[in-house]
Amino acid sequence: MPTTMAAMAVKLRDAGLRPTRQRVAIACLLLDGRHRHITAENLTAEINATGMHVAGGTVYNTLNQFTDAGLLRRVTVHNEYSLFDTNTDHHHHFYDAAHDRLIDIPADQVLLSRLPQAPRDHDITGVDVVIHIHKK
Amino acid sequence: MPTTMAAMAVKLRDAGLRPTRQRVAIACLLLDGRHRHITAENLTAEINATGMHVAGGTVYNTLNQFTDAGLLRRVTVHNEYSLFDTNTDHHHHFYDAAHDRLIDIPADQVLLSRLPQAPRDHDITGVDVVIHIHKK
DNA sequence: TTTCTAGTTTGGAATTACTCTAAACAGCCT
DNA sequence: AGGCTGTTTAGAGTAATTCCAAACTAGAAA
Repeated sequence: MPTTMAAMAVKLRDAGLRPTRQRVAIACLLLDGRHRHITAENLTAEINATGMHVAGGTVYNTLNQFTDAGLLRRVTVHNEYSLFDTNTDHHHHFYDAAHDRLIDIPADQVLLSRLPQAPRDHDITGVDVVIHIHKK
Repeated sequence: MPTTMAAMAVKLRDAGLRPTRQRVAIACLLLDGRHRHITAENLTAEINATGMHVAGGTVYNTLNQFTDAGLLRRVTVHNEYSLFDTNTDHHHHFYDAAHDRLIDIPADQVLLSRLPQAPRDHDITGVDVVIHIHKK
């Protein structure tokens, strides 16, 4: 799909990232509009499956750069490894620790009707709601 | 404070933990009713400051055991290292990533007036709200 | 098109937070 | 006191991630 690759190159450039081969390849896998949760390990496996090789460090760099550029969102539910969400819209998560499974919750299904005031001289930059669940 | 030590021994026993010297010492530092956020490193330094030595592994074990016993609460805001909250009551947190600083929010200052239904066959075991803040 | 340069990738070493292990030790019941 | 069992210890081991210096490349300029 050359069109997709070109589109991804544009998307990266718009985000202030030079569209290198590696970044375009990763963008094609992750930024195609589908909502997914990925780990560095996970992504590396997918890249390998396409026959292309990308160094481990580059995978981590790219995930971080995409996140900084707002193309991905980092989700923090545990501290074993990082999870990245290809859905950058405002939404929340269910987290099932027993199966290390993450499920999106559309923003309108959680209503925060009262929020505290941010400490003096601080702005609220984001509200993460993680609902922990467990199989009955 | 012998009374405090004895009280801590009782508290540990009630929690199903054998009150060893190390655990009582850590309990005296952490479970005195004050609300604090600590890390393993942080706690180790405090123990050393008292002149007592506790092995690194024991610090980690103890923090995990206290958490499992409900004496501490693990707070997940990033995945660099674990944070433990001596306040186990239901409440939420501000998190200032720039200074890696955590601030408690009383439960009644956050009103969740709509929650999604848990996935089939699952119960909600907890709701964590983390409000990310940044200095203006 | 070739050249140049700043930004990027690479593989491996380094770091960090944490867990595991086997041997020494200490509660606690009798 | 004796002994069983759970705990602590120091150090080795592990896993995710970052760091590093050398090789490479995208894009601008000649």
